[in-house]
Amino acid sequence: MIDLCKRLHIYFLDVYANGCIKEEKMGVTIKDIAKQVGVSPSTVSRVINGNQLISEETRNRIQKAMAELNYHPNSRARNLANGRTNMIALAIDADDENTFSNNFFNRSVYAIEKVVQNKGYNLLITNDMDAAGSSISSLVYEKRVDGLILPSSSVREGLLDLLAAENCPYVVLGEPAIYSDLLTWVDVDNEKGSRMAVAHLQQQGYGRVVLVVENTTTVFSCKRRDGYLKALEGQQPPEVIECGSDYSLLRSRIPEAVKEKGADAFLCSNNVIAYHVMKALKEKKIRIPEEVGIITFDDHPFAAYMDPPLTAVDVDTYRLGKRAAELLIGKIQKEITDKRAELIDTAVIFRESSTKEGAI
Amino acid sequence: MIDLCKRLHIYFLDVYANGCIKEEKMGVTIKDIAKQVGVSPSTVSRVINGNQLISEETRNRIQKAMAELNYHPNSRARNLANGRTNMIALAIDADDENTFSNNFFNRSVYAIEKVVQNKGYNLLITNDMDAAGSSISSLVYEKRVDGLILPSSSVREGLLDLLAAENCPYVVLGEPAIYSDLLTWVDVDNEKGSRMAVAHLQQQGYGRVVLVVENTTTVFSCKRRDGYLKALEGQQPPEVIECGSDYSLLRSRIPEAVKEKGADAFLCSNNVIAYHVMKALKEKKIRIPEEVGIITFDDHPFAAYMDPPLTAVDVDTYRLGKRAAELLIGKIQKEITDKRAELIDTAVIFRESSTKEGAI
DNA sequence: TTGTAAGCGTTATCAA
DNA sequence: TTGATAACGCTTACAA
Repeated sequence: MIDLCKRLHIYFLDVYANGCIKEEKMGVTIKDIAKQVGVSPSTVSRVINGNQLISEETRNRIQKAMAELNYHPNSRARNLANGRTNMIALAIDADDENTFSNNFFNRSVYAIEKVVQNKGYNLLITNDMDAAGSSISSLVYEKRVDGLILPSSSVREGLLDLLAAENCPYVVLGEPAIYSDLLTWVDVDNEKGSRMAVAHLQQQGYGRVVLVVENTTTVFSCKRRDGYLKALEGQQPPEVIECGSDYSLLRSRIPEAVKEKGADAFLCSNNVIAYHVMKALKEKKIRIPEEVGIITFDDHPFAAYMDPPLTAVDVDTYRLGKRAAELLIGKIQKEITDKRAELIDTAVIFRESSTKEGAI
Repeated sequence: MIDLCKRLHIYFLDVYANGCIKEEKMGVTIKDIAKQVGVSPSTVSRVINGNQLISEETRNRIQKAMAELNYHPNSRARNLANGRTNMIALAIDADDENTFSNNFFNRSVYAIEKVVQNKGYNLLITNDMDAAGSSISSLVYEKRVDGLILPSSSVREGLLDLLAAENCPYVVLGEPAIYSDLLTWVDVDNEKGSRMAVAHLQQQGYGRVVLVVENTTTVFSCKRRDGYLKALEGQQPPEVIECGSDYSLLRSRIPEAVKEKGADAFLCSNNVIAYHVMKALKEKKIRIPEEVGIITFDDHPFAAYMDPPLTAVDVDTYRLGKRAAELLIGKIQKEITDKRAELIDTAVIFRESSTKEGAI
């Protein structure tokens, strides 16, 4: 104990080149525990790592000493010694604060953090846009992480080569536009979501469903369109409105679709589109849901607060994040060695905007 | 080079006690660079760390070799050697996925990540609720992080003692309920926000402003109430409605306030409260904003999509996160040694719900 | 079941 | 301006 106390002073070292100062109170180390108990450091290490080849008695004495001296293994030393970090990184592709705060991000991250923590890992978050991809590569090159969760937008040849060369496990969140048959990824079942939405509207008695999407250039919007087309096969001619990103042309195109094409229901690709569709209809005094029904992708927290409350295709982003994390950890621990592609189920959350007949 | 090539095979080691497998391709190390250039490892280390005591020529040769061999310093070894991790942790107190996805979180995290990355750190996110505080303490005990950003809800005596004992710098996000005069924290200026809101409503011609809050037990809601009271001093008797968390009683209390107390404006503590206030008024055919004005705290992405669009007190959560990160890094690098308390400015975002006279 | 000793890849002290 | 060398605190093959 005297030996230990001697070490409990604070000492200062020089200022680093980068302006940092190193000032660290000496902590209790594995040697202190070993000395205290009268065993060797390797024996202590064995109990830290749950090695079974140890006598019950020694283990108990060591554990008692660790608790008494408030010993905690130094992760920096462990990382170096065993070539791991117990850290996984989630890369985000947010070019502004709003992209960062989309719904997908929130619930998925919550799930990812939970899984990861449960399995003894920590979660690092990096914005891929900040540094044009270099943030991811330096994490890998410098061996700061054991694995990666990447947004599909980060999937590019250069990065994949790097990850392969560095032997870094990863999982893609969202079906990537390229190499999608070679990689492990998890995505929402957008196609099925569209089919469920159309089925729901038809079941409610709407006969002519129009799809409203921003564009059909991304993988997920194509899948949504495909599902829509498939659901309509042999029932009604499809009608897709691509509104671009400013939504202002919905003001005319939505009422037009109702009057000229007999549309009586809209499947909207996101909540803001749904809002603009609703607004355009209200302006023309077209009643929702009596005359026209609306359903939207994504159950945004505010869908329930729209007037009328919006029926939504709920994409289970919690599940999405959970599976991504589980697959990644499976790969890190070599329990999963093949590629995997998983689609997460959707569900319809039924609210007033699509209640043609009677109350919900 | 031959020496280097020899190392480029993959070799397997045993399965670890915890089920992990160690399989690592030997990377290029500082020794390889040293050998290649014909200098000692310490010289290479000096150029890595930007040490100036090095001849221009040697530096160039070393940098060239590092680029050629695609060398990247191993962070695990650096962390051990210099007692740092270049990692800062952000603790969240989310007990469900919804708390996790509040607005505050999103924009603040975006800002924190940006600052941190800029200063050469990485951001770790941990949910304090998952493990009842133990996630934070193990991060600190095991020396995984150089500093912490804590939610005010995590401020408790035990944790503060630990942080002091371990000499771990931290900044609190949100004014803590205890020790607020001893700690470094950053918060939105809630009191000023209320004052601005009242001033705005009065300026618009509303004469009798009512405050609607969930409760007055948290620091931030007290500040909002204090600001409200202060703004009203000598002008009108204050009227505070505490609605609890299910909001259903607003349905009767809001119209009551209008009819019996002559209320003609409501300052709501969040968007959902504002929604319920609006709904209660609409039910009684009380017109917004002609008869009654509404303003809410927090410019939630959907405030603009309410009917009518909601005027909001914008709390600059981007700034909040930015300052928290900057203060923390200042502390880590010993540029800041005293305690600090900072309030972030608010602003009113003017929309229809408070436009008593004329258009916006 | 335990101990010895080498190694993980850097950084830092001290001497040259 | 550079090089030897000893840390940093842990893990693990190998020997006992």
